[in-house]
Amino acid sequence: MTKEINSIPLPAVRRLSRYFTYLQLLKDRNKEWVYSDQIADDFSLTSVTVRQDIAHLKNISGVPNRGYKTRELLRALKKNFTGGNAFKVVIIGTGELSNLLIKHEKLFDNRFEICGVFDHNPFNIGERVGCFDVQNLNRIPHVVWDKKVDIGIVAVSESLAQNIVDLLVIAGIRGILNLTSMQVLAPNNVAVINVPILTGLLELSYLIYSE
Amino acid sequence: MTKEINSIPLPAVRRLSRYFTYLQLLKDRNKEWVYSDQIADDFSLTSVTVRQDIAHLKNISGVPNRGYKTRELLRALKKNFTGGNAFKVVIIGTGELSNLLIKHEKLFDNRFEICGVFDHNPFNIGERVGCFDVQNLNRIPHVVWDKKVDIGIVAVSESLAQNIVDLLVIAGIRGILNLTSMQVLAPNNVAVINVPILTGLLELSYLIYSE
DNA sequence: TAGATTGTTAATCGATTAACAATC
DNA sequence: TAGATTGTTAATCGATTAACAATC
Repeated sequence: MTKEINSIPLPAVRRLSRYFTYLQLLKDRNKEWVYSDQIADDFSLTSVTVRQDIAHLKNISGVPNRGYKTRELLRALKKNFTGGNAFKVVIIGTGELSNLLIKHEKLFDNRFEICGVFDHNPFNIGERVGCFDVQNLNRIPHVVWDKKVDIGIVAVSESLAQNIVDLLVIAGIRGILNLTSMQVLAPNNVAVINVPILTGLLELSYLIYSE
Repeated sequence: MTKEINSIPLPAVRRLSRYFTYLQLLKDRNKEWVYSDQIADDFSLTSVTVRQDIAHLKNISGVPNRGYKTRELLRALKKNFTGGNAFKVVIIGTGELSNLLIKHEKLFDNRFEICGVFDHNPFNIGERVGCFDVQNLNRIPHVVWDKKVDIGIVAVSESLAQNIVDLLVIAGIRGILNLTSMQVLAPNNVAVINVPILTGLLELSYLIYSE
């Protein structure tokens, strides 16, 4: 299987992902057009960076002197980032984070569909979280295979994170969203995005302290 | 007031923050020494990057052929990032995220102390979250001033995020940890770290889709 | 048409990596 | 001492920015 090189550089992917929520807000406020200049202002970027980011997307172009159509930019982002599919997702862990995710299931225009919730703790197995019955970790391979799950979201404690990732990798997952503050390793053919929520506090304290 | 330039570049600050949890795990497993090479492996970096990152810290140096003392690296990170103080924090929002934060209060060796929880919804005011009584937003200035609060954590819905930031800025906060997926703006003298948890899913779907 | 914004190529800037000296 | 790793300076690489042409 040949692995195509990602055409969009990661920093641009990050920014483009963030434009999504922003554009949805603009759309909800009935803003039909938006300038690269305004996006830049709101994200503390330059308008060139924004236009370059958008230039990475296929099937979208702006109109000189008018900007970009909010609705079209959103459509292009969705199309370029998900191909129009809804990715199948499983959540590992039953703490506050998994509740958050389940409550936000409809986010990103239903681009993600939760297919199961799993937990390490035998005490939680069978419990109900949202509209899901919490399953044993050993059910992961079956569910991932059976429902063709794409993404595993790791929302467990730091010390378990790598074990869960190993499980997901063996089960044949394509991507992992790691919400713990612990770095995890996966083979090259499995994409990993780390979102270490709590280390943001440390970054911030440095910025404040070094001022 | 003169604003000193941050001496450590932001990418290095990010990585160093992530080393923290990792090093704590090593310490808990009684690993006394660690090579830059091993850190690099575990974070998918090069050992030179790791050594350069560490070189930014004051009062720490490695020993050729032995590596860095885990305990000393941790101590140096704490000292360089927080100056040894515990930063005072308020949390705005009473959803799953604020629960998560309250439960992790002891994280980072008590470097952060929660001083209050606030909410927009009148229905939640007076409710108990962890060991805190939820207060009205209009109490923010008083609490920030009275307890000399450094950091505000924004854990509300996307559409409220900017309003809350404005409130915190007026109250005289020094830094903001924005946990919503919406970009927020603050004046230059207020540090902002954005941790858009859910947009991680979009980044990931691009990586998978573009493969 | 004039003005303003998009799109793109070239230049700059900064972060990462390579090379190598220092050292335990 | 020899070997291995740290620490640092110089080179490279990639992302951002500047300049400007294209266009509505």
